[in-house]
Amino acid sequence: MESRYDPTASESRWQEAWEAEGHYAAGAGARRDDTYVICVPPPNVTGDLHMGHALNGSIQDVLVRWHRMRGFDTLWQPGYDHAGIATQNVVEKELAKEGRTRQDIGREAFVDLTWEWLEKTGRTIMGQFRRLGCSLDYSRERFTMDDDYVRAVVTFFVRLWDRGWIYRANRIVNWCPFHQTAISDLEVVHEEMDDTLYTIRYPFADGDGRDGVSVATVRPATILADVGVAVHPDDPRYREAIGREVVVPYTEQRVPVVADERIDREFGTGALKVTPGHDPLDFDIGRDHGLPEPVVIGPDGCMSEQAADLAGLTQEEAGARVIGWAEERGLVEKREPYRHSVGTCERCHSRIEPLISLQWWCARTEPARPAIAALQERRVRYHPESQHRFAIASLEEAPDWCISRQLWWGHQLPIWTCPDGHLTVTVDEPSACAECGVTPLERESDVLDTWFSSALWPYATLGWPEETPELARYYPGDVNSTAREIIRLWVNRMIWTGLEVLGDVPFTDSIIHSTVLALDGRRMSKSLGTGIDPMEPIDEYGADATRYGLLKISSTQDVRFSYGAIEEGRKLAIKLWNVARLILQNAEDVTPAREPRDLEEQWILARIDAARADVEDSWARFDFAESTATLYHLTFDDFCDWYAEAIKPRLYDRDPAAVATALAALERLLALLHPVMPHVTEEIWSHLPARGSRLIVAPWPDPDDRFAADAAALERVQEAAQIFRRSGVQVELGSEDERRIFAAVVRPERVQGDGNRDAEVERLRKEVARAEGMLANERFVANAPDAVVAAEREKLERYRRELAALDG
RNA sequence: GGGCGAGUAGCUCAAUCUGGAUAGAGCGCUUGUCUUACAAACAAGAGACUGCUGGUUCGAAUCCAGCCUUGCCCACCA
Repeated sequence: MESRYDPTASESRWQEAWEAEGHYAAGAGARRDDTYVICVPPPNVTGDLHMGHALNGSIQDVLVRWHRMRGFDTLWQPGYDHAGIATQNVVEKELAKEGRTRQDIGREAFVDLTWEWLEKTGRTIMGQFRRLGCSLDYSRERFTMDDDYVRAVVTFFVRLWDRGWIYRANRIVNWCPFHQTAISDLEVVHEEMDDTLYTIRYPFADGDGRDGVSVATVRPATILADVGVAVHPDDPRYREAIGREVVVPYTEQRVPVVADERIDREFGTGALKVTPGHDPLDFDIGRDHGLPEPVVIGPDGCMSEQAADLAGLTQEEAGARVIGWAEERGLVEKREPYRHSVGTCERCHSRIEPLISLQWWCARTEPARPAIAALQERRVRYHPESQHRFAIASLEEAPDWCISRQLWWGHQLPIWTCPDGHLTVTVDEPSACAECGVTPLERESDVLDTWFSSALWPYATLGWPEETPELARYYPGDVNSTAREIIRLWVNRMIWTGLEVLGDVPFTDSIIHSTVLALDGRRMSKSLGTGIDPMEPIDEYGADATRYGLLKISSTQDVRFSYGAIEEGRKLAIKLWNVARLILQNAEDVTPAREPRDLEEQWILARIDAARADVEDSWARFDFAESTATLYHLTFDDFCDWYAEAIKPRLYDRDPAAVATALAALERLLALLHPVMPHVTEEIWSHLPARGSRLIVAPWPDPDDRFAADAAALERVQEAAQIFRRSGVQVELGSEDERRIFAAVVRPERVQGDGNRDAEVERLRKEVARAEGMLANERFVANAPDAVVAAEREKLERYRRELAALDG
């Protein structure tokens, strides 16, 4: 073994070996019939690994490696999402560099170009997952645009259609004027923006022009589509106005004043101009009051033909005209700077235009019902529990889902229209209209929301709708792990579609992992410049250290990235390497001889077994931070600082008994650490004598309570060591074992204690007094649990004993 | 505006659900030690009104109430 551990070379060597030897493949090394299945959340095909992926990859890999070692038939499914709007956005930007648009080259060429682009620059993340040591079954990589995946999506769509859950409706949607498509509420991000809030008077139609209802607006251009003014029914200011008509500025249309309880009396003037075509609230109010729904803004965000003489202007220009017109007539009462949050497209950050358009929708109430039941009955459990409640609430409140997008990159809707307007919805392209037999048919040009196809991920990757052996074996799966923000977009949808299609939930546990924040506590984001590329720490500290560090800090909802945690991981890897060298250097040519017998040998085996139980318990609860602490202290404190020091003299003597136990203990230690730090443990494993197999498929240690160690005896030695080091006084030890360990670890002949006996005596006297005080408190003795009182008594005795040794 | 977190040593975090033992680690700091695995180490040490104010209790970092600070997610206040 090299004297220094070099993670970089070692890690890539093992990553290649594991994959080449087939250990990542589903079922590799399975020693039992149970399956254990996790699907990686398919990352965007154009994306790079970010810190959230790295944490999530670490979490999933711990679970997968652990179960593989336990003998499960393990499948960790990799793959990519075609990410409709995100990918199209990237390719359109590339085109824009050449001064071209997608319209210039046409749909077919654009889709071809996108495939080419992905060929060149896409699909990088799986390589980065490999570099993190993630044991995904890369041979099974799937893509949501694979032919058979497309077939699954279309089949699912037809199924929902047959269920009557898909329909077309003219409704207000979020419209991105850059991408020229509808997007869902969940794809809209709100950003603070500065605007001007105008207060404008709408005069009564039957008045003298001085009297009217004043409204506030930040978008004066939408005045052209005003069809009414709404006030709260109980607002005394407007009691007289309800039912009268007012005149809309510029258009000079007479529109009614209506009463609606959704109006916030506190805001602005307490009166709302109703623009159903361009505002979601106004849309609802308009429908309920039977108002018309004119649309004056076009798909490009500029004024449309319906804006009459303002057609073709930008909204700013049109707004200025309208304000100018109103100003000349003395209708503008106020203009004030106004900062508010505005919806923008999450991809291009264009200001979202709410507008009415004809879109395809998926009903939500009916499909969600079985999923809500499954969550309430805890057939699926979100972790942590707070997210479980959130997930249920989200399903209960979900509005219908706008599934159509006016994009080119994606799954085209399997809907064909005949010249008579009949719709044919089938999986395979129909030759003629199903209703009247007429041709030609025209296929719906819209594509599906990206998340429509991601919702099928757990079973479409297994070959559904075909009844494949994989589907039968690996569905339902076990665990899903992902970020908080896609609970509604993705996780909930997998649950309800799984129940719909296969009658069973796709997994039983849904982990919502921490959000990794930047060092300053803000969100990691490219635009803020706060992002840290996980490949940096992987290259600098190693994948094992990075995995360890991310898991260590993953305990709370939001967590700051920390180089310190990763350095701790590096230290642990180095420590393991060195202690393995100590043992192996002295193990050559030694034939292991007997069962562990001595105190320190039984003690370390008992400690390792206790850590095994703790780690299993932590992982069963998906508490990965806790497990890193257990493993760190087992390695440093117990294994290295006590056990290894205690057996050193006999290792130097090449005592076959000591060597045998040391090797056995080291093997168990490596096995426990392998899921967290796979590379360094496999590297050391490869140096162990008589090791045919790989650690990655070695059996996870069974419970081992054969050696009930006298833990109290070891603790006596540890106390004696501390007293000696502080005071220079040797406390008398009872057994030969205790004296031997003390001599080996402390080496009193070489190390002089600090000799501060007085300070030590003082400290012990204070402890004695404190313990005596507590035990003298009758109410404490009466009320506290017996174990607490007993522990206090024990402590008091120990302090008195130690005090006697020092004083004596 | 709604939901969910966080506030403990100079820094990053444990312990809080289920009240109890000297509030633990790592980094940093001080002191000593190159000891045939490791100075990327070992040993000893300093360092904490556990955000604030009350309450419950023999006992509160932990439970209750209120307040302050801060983060994330969600949201149609024109």
